[in-house]
Parts: sequence; C-alpha cells; structure tokens
Amino acid sequence: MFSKACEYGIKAAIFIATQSYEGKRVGPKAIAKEIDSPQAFTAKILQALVKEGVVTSVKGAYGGFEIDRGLLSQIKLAAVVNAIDGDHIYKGCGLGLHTCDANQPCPVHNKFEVIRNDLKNMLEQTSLEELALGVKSGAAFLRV
Amino acid sequence: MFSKACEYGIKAAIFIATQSYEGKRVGPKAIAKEIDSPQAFTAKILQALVKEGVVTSVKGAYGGFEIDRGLLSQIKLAAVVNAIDGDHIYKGCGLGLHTCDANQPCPVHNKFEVIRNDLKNMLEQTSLEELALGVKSGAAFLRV
DNA sequence: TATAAATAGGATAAATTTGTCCGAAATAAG
DNA sequence: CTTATTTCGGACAAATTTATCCTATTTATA
Repeated sequence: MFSKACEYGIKAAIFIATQSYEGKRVGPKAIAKEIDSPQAFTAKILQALVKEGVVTSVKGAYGGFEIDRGLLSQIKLAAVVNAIDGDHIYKGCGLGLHTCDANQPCPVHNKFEVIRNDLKNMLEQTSLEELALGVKSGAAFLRV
Repeated sequence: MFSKACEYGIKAAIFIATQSYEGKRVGPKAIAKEIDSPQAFTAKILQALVKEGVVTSVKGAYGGFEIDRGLLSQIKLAAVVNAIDGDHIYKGCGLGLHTCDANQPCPVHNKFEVIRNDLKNMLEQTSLEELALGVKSGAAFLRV
C-alpha cells in the first residue's frame, strides 16, 4: 500500500506530534527508537517532511523536530503521504494505465474508484492530532 | 497499490479470459502486445499464475495459455493478486507493524480496516468473466 | 522420427527502493 | 569566540523489484 519510507514517515510524524504536545523537540535517534526504524534512513525521510512543511526542524544544539501545536489538528495524514509517496495511491489507475477515467476506463476502474475515494477521504480527514492522542492514551502503538 | 508484476498479471489474466471465451490460446508475445508490457517479464508472471492454478498452460506447438471457460466466473481477482503479491495488501498492517489487531492496534488500524475490507470484498467478488466482458464489449481497456 | 513451435526455468542485468556513512552548516551555551 | 550538539545533504552500499536472454523441455504435425 504505502512504501516503507512512507510508513516510517507516518509513524515519525505521529510520534513527533505526541512530543510536540508537551513542548518537546525530538531527534532522529529518539524517533527511530520509538518507531523501530533505521535511524539514518528515518533522518532522510524527516528531511522530506521538513521540505514539504509537514514538520519543522530546529538546527543546532537543543534542536530537533517539532510540529506547531496549533497546527496538529489541521495537518492530515494526506499531507504526510503526499510528501513521501505522492498522490498516486488515491489517484492514478489501479492497473497502471497512463490515462484511466470514465471515458477510457481500465477494467477495474469503477470498482477501484470507490475504494480509492474512501482511502482519499480517510487520509484527508484524519489529523495527526487524532492519531497522536490515540498513542498518548495508550490505545494505539507505534511499535510492537 | 499493486506491484508492477501484479498489474501485468491482472491485465494478462483478463486478456487470456477474453480469448478463452472464443476457445483461443494465447502466448506471451500476443499478451505482452495487448497489455503493453515487457514480454519476457510477462512470461515469468504467467509461470506464477500457472503454478498457482489461475491459468492453464499447454506446452509445445499450438500451445499457449488459457482458462477453462467454465471457471471464468469462479476465478476472482483475489486469486490473481494472491498468486503474485500475496494477501498483505488486504491483510497486514497499513503501517507495517508485525502484529496489529484490535488488541494492539497501530494508530490507523480502525480507519484502515474499513478500506482494507472493502478492497478484500471487491477482489473476492469480482470475477475474471465480468472483467473480460467489459473489455470484449469495448467498455473497458487493457492499454491506453 | 524429424522438425518447428511453444512453455519452463535458470542466469544475469538494470532500475528502484531501502539503508549507511561522513563531512558541512547552523546554533545554543559557556 | 569556542565548543558541543544537531540538522542538512551528498556519496555510497545493499536489497529488492523489474526486465532481459538463452537453453532445455515439451508436443503437434508432416
């Protein structure tokens, strides 16, 4: 479904969100430990999230990654996915056809459209805040 | 969503189905041309589909790939996807956690479950026959 | 039986994704 | 200003996926 990089990115964003709630910045080391991911690779993914404006970075001593607490409810899963995997998961043809629409559909176009739209809506409606609260409350986990 | 191999496999299976309707066998060359895929790679994927029993192959002169016409309505998309990508698309955790269930869910478990189940149902309910008819009627296309 | 046509399958190569390493740049604190 | 800490970014390496090529095996027909 998502690339490995995107899975790490989502989990990292959620963890950063939980920490930003408490006004704490976190670095790649703490993040990688918390989400059980390779540290250097995670750092690269964080760079992408910063470049796309999903998270903020502060360089230098006492620096780290954070998300403006006021934005936590506005930043949706779709922004994270988009920053890393792009939008082809919930746009684009399920069978990889270059053009696939109502006029010239692939054989599964109509059947996929429903699912893709549900996925799109879910990603666009789910905020980092909501997911972070699930983790903070102990109802959900970022690692097994 | 699906791997490239799986996309080719689905399209190949649909094309074979359209031809099996007319009692015709087809080879990798004709298939690759019809679905716009690399021929040798497609041949490898066909081997996998044969091994999993989704399509039948006949070796030697006048051989090729075919699907028993009586089975066209019973063979579902899920069988094709399973043969190539396995079932992790509609099972398995959206964030890649090894264990992710109602007891120990990842942060998006509940939201994904809905979509994953819809995908699962769609794949298990859609037959090759149905898709082949769409292509034969000119309502759907295997290549742009 | 010989031949041509076709799938099966192994070896290999190219491309992409995943992952590592290290030096450069930035910054807070002493 | 110096130092320690931390992100940034490029180069590189490993693993996986995608793709190609060639030979062996099978089989219908002449």
